[in-house]
Amino acid sequence: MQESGEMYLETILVLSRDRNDVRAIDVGQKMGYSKPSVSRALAKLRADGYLLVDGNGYLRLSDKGGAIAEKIYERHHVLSELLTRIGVSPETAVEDACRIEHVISDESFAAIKEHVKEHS
Amino acid sequence: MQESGEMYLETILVLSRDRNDVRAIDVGQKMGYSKPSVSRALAKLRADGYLLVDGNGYLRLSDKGGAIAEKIYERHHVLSELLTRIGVSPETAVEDACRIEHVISDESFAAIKEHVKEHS
DNA sequence: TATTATAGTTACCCGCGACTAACTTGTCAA
DNA sequence: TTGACAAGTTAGTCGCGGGTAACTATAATA
Repeated sequence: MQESGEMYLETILVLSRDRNDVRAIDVGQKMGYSKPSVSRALAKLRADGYLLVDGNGYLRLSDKGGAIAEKIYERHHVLSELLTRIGVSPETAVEDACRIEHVISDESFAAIKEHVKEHS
Repeated sequence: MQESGEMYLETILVLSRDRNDVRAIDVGQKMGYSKPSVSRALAKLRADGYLLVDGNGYLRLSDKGGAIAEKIYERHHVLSELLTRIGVSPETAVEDACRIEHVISDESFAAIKEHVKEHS
């Protein structure tokens, strides 16, 4: 799983919380990508078993796709919480969390999560 | 400046602290890259004014190249310090610092640096 | 001196992940 | 019924940053 794929899965998860039905076009709009880019990326996610697409083009995360999306989303939440807590502006905190969430190890994230929980 | 270029500059800085003379081959060995990859990357850094190469093939960072290398190296140091402090193993802390150092904003890093200083 | 090893470069290839242009398909309204 | 719009796909391009193979040039050595 590449950083790019994680970002698509996370975006689908977030969109699924607002709207009932999420399509490729919504994902592209949210991420600022063109239709063909989204089409190919989603085709790969589907081929690799992370994503299910029904006959009407509506997207649904598979179990393993959902697990990754939730994992990344939790990282996003905890990291931006940590950054804002030490004085970073909300916009910057979100932007940085969005990049760090894909590159940090499980071990470091667990330590950060614990640290944030202790000091809450 | 891409993440890749920053990594080359940082590596040259670190090598310069040990040995007197640093050549392309040393950079490749340290980073685990092939000679041609290093050759092309360094040629680009030189063309963009980040790196100086003398007649004997010895590398020296320019002012702006050195500034970037120092900046990234400081981030590396502070980030790995932070991670180890909250319980992350030294090896993982260094690996994660190595990735985060390239993607974090100036604002967030300044806040982290301040936080680490306060709690030392 | 001739040979060999080392450093660097050139040429070409690959995967990733964006892009545009153009096509298909399906739906909805004039 | 037809025309237009919206969603998705296919085909082909690009930059980035790795790779190998093969060449050049310089230096050390038999």
